[in-house]
Amino acid sequence: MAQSTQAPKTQERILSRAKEIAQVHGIAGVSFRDIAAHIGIKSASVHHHFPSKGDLTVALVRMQRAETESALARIEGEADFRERMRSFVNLFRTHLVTGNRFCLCGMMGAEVAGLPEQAQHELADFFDACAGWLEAQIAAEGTRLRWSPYASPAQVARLFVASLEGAMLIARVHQDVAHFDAAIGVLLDGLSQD
Amino acid sequence: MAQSTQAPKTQERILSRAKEIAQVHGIAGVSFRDIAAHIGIKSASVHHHFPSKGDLTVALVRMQRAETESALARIEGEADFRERMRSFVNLFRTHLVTGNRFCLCGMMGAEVAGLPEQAQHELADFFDACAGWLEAQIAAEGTRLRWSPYASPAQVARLFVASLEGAMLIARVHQDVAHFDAAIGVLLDGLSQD
DNA sequence: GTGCCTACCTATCACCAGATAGGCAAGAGG
DNA sequence: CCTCTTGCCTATCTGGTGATAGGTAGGCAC
Repeated sequence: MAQSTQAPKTQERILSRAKEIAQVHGIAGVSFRDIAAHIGIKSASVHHHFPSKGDLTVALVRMQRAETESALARIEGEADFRERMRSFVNLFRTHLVTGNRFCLCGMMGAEVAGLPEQAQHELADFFDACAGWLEAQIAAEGTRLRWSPYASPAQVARLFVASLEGAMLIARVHQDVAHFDAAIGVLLDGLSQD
Repeated sequence: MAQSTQAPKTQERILSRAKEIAQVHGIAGVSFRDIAAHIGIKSASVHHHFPSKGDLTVALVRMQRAETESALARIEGEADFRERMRSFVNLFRTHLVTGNRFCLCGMMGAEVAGLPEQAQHELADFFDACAGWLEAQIAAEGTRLRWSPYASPAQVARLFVASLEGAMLIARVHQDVAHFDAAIGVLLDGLSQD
């Protein structure tokens, strides 16, 4: 039971620090030495928990996926459709207003060419999960949305997720959430009922 | 006049290689040695043209901005609005179908935290230029577009640019342009006249 | 010819990255 | 008591990075 007292704490702290750096500087900007120094151990000890950087990378995406999926499940409990949409958007918006970070998966998406194959797959799953969840929410609204006559729920969901990532990226360049809100606001309005 | 025969060619080849790598692996993935080896000179000679990596980075954004602005000016000559929109989209789509690359500025946007300040400004200008151009095109269509009652040309333009970047990012993860086309197709349809 | 500029070279720094080998202390379970 | 595992350590390796100093060859201007 020693494992469940101290050991996991270290793993979590490693992942937490790695995520923080990755959201700002990318996976390439994450270093074992920085992580080690930040949590008070040595870089060799980080290798003990995550033998290679690839392992750390995969663990990072997995963690993000798990977090997001549980968040989506929680949001699904909210009654009002527009409220759910707003909560969904806030899942991403939060990163911007907390140290001008990027979505972890968005950042790793940019770096995708250098990632381990498994991380690439998990990353694709992440975006599919987001779009899939969104599609289900939209589909449940039937034909009441402004988009309904023109595009399928699946299409709108994909556009939505893409817009979120792109709007975050651009808002980060401008260091101004207003750019994010302006772009996504249009989308949210478009999802309103006529 | 020796300058205009050989010298600029080398600079262009440096920038060309740097851009190619940056679009796939990011600025962090660009190395002076790789550039040098690829064009058949030594890394110290690359430093001769671009003293520091920051200089190279800034030059890269500047080049991209210039290219894009001249492309936009060219597209502006096309008569049909929807054709112009399609050409605009193709400006970005091209990167995907040519080696699954990302938009240079999109990639640098992800890495923005580590860029020289000047590069950050130029990057912001790039996105402003794209959105500004698009806004003008949309505004010129008056109230004939499906969006017109619901959002201003400026808002739609920002959403459009954000969607392009995000859709490229996600399509790259899936290694499938169809993801890009699906998302952006909705947007293009939305810009059609009722 | 002399001086200067440009483009490139060789040779080398200092630094930081990921990764590995081997050891040490603590706790668990036989 | 003994052994095995876990978590962390020290010490070190290899390789790649940006960057610099100083040299050389060619062309152009005076």
